Amino acid sequence: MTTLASTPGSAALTCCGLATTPVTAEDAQRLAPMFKALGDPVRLQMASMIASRPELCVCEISPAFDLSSATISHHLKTLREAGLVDSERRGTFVYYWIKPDAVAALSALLAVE
Amino acid sequence: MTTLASTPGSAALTCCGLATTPVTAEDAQRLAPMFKALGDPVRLQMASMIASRPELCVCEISPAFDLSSATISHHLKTLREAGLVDSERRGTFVYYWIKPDAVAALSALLAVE
DNA sequence: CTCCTATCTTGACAGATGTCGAATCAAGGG
DNA sequence: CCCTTGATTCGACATCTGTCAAGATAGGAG
Repeated sequence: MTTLASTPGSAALTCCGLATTPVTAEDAQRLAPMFKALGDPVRLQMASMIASRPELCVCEISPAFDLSSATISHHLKTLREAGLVDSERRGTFVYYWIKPDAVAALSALLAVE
Repeated sequence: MTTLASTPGSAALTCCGLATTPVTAEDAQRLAPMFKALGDPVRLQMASMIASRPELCVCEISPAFDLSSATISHHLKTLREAGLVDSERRGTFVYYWIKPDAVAALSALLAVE
């Protein structure tokens, strides 16, 4: 698992190591939005919460933050649009899970060999 | 090298793995600004350029971007204030280098075990 | 000292972002 | 059906961000 480029639609996420070969402008353009999504304390914590479980209901995420449900939804949408998480509605509740490929791509970029 | 917390002033940067134990609000508050700094394509490419060499002169960074020197300076300042790079003036030129501890802290957070 | 070059700082501005309240949509339970 | 609860979307607003032109600094070279 965590083999890169295994999920359709998020293939070819990987790149060089940041410290080995400099990233191209195109790679930077493609990868920066993911870092940006993690660049807010609330979203970073959300992403971490989601990543630490197979999946997580919004109803379990919300109470961890002193924010309106609108804001919670907004941040989750940002994470989703960055390609870091995905979600599905099951009955009354909506569940989010991490996309390991995306996290692995960022991890690989930062990896210090 | 790249041993964590070896540089004074940037100690205790590390945290849990994002996927193992969820980060605390405090850790998120502390680490998010670094991700944010990498969340702009220009800065991500700059950071990568700087990281791929022992150090890099601003005069070598500028020509890689179609931006005013004011904007270049601004982005470098952002990276510096995020704790990702450091700089020093030597004569006419200013040199930037990566702070491996900071990158390692982010890498550790994203590491998928 | 004076000029030139490299870099940074300031001021300004359009556009993006984080936040909320209110309205809306989705799914069940009476 | 209507009502309740979970979640998203919409509209609005203050703040932050990326960018540039112009001015300020810092070191050499002459």
